[in-house]
Amino acid sequence: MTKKRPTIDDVAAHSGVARTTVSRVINNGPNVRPEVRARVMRSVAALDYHVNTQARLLAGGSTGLIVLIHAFELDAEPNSYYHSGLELGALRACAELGISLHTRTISPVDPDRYEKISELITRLRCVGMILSPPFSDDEAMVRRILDAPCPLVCISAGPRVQSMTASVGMDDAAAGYALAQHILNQGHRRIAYIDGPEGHISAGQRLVGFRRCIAEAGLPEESLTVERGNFTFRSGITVAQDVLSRDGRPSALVCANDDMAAGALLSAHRLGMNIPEDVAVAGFDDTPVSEIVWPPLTTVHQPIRRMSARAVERIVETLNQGQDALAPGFEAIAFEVLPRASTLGT
Amino acid sequence: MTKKRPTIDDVAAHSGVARTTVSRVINNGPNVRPEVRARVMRSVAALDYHVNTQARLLAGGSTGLIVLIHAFELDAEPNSYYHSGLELGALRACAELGISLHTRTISPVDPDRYEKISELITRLRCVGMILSPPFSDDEAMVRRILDAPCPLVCISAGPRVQSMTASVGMDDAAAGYALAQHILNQGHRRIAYIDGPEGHISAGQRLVGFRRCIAEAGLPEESLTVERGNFTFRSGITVAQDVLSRDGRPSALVCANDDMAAGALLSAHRLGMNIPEDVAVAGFDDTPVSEIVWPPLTTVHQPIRRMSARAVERIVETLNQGQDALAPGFEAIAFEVLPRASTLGT
DNA sequence: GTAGGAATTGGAAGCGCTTCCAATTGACCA
DNA sequence: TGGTCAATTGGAAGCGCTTCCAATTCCTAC
Repeated sequence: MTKKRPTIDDVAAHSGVARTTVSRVINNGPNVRPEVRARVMRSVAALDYHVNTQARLLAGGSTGLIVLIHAFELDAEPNSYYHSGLELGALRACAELGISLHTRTISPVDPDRYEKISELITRLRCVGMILSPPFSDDEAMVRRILDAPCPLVCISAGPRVQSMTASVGMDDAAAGYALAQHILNQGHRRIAYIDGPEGHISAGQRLVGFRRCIAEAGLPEESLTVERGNFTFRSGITVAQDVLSRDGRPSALVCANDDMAAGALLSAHRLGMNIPEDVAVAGFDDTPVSEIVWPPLTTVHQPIRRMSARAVERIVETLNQGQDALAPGFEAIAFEVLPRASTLGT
Repeated sequence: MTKKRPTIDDVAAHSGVARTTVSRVINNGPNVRPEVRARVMRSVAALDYHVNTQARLLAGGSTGLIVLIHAFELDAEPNSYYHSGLELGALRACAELGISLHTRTISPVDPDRYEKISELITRLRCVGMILSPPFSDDEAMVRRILDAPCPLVCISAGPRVQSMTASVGMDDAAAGYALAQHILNQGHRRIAYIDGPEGHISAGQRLVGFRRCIAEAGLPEESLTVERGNFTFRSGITVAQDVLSRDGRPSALVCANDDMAAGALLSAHRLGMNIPEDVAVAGFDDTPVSEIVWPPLTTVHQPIRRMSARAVERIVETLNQGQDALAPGFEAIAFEVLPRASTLGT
């Protein structure tokens, strides 16, 4: 019937060494002569051997469990797309690696949240943890996890946390810069920007990059007006309504996320404006809504799934190297500006 | 430190039987006296024992793998929301059960698709398979999988496939009926309906139910006009544009999915109509877009994640009972009509 | 040369579970 | 009462891997 998958013993026999040695090689352990290592690797390739993760975890006494922590916020950003995207990416990566993921939700205002985290770590005996915003900027939480100790990767961490543990994310400042470039290339010189909620790391960085590009282009300070929204569709509607109906209205309106940009589009329509002729609109994130509006929205693709997948991979890489903590450092995942009709015309 | 999790041997010791017997009990195997079974179960509860899935799969020689098959369609419905929802639901259920999921994409027009399926089954040695539309109505494909033999659950299967294997989904006809009821309750008597692509099972059933409700309400045939769209936002725009600008336009416009309804909303705005005063609009699915439009869209929540989660659970239940095929039969997952401002007014 | 220590390798004991097979028990019939 | 067969129970061998520990080999330094 179906040929059985080769086992570690098959590899051992094929390369004439003991099972132990093969184990050392595939876990890149020490104390193997380079030539033996090479020989074993050749056997692995020849037999198309893949370790059986189930057996590995069982023998190693590991749970092979990674926990992803999301913030549960009663009101705030309707970010289920963001969160499910992260979860899906992480889950796929785990499936690929043969390990498992548990997703937990904790309230960012729960006074017991630190206790809960600690309890989670000891009870679940997970091999690693992933924190999504806004927890990825909660120093006390990070400290707690690191002290457990438990390997930790943060998604879109703030600068302070970036120096404490590994983090992955999109380079928001660069994304802001790139989108500004696109807007300037379209000839706009009076630009309005609707920022996200105060203190939001990514939103802040996007604006920083956006500003820098405009400054570098030599445009005067007053070319850019910045308003504050809160990432919701409704805030996009009201803020844009306001911005677009005052004197000296901008020729381009950029929003810190797609939901607000969708709201801005609506307000522009209501004011009888044509897009992008009367006002160009752009957002960030590339959520599904950006294609289900009219005209299709220019935006910056944020690789949510890749981000969480990398987080999982980095934890596993670290573990495979026998380390029990990740080196601090930010890993940027490539973004992409997607110019669509809302800034391009027909 | 952390107390170790109890093993099967702990349970055996606690209830004074052999490990084998405990194994029989937890796998509800035959040949255990009721009193012994009860005693073991009591020990399981007392020790809070949970089987170690890794060990179970390893010993049982099973891959513990379920494969989810999606159709990859170059053009067609931009249904990534639907597909990721299914995947996420299935992935979560698998995580819960300690098994793994692989997602594969196959083209519905690939002439080799049947071969590929068979090869997948033998190579991956999966313990079960889940088919999403439109494969869930592809009799030949279903036959092929069943003959492998491989346990199979179909998502939103058509009537013929429903008699071949197990399927789960929303009762689309009932959903159509319920939405029609809501529309009629709002007093509408001239209704237009934008159907989905021809041959689409769910779309068809939604309309069937919708029609039935209207007929049962005793409304004349001509109260309902039906047009055909293809599920895309753009088709919603154009068809609605057409419907809303002709004589005797409807007071309510229902679309077979949210994307088309979003398009309809846009066309209504363009024509200077107020919603829902001039025309009420409703959709199906409760995708994220339904809340990121103005006004928020009345829709029917389709429990995508629950559907795939149930599919996974049913496969595992079947396996646990030692059977190797699922009994044919449709399992309906509860839907919910979500009345929002697009039909309710302010 | 040779002792001593480091670097390499192999042996063997499990990890927690299923399952084959043998042993025991019970029930039924002649 | 003895024999037969089915129902129940237990023993033990692995599943494919890691890891502790002992054995072997290879270099040094003296």
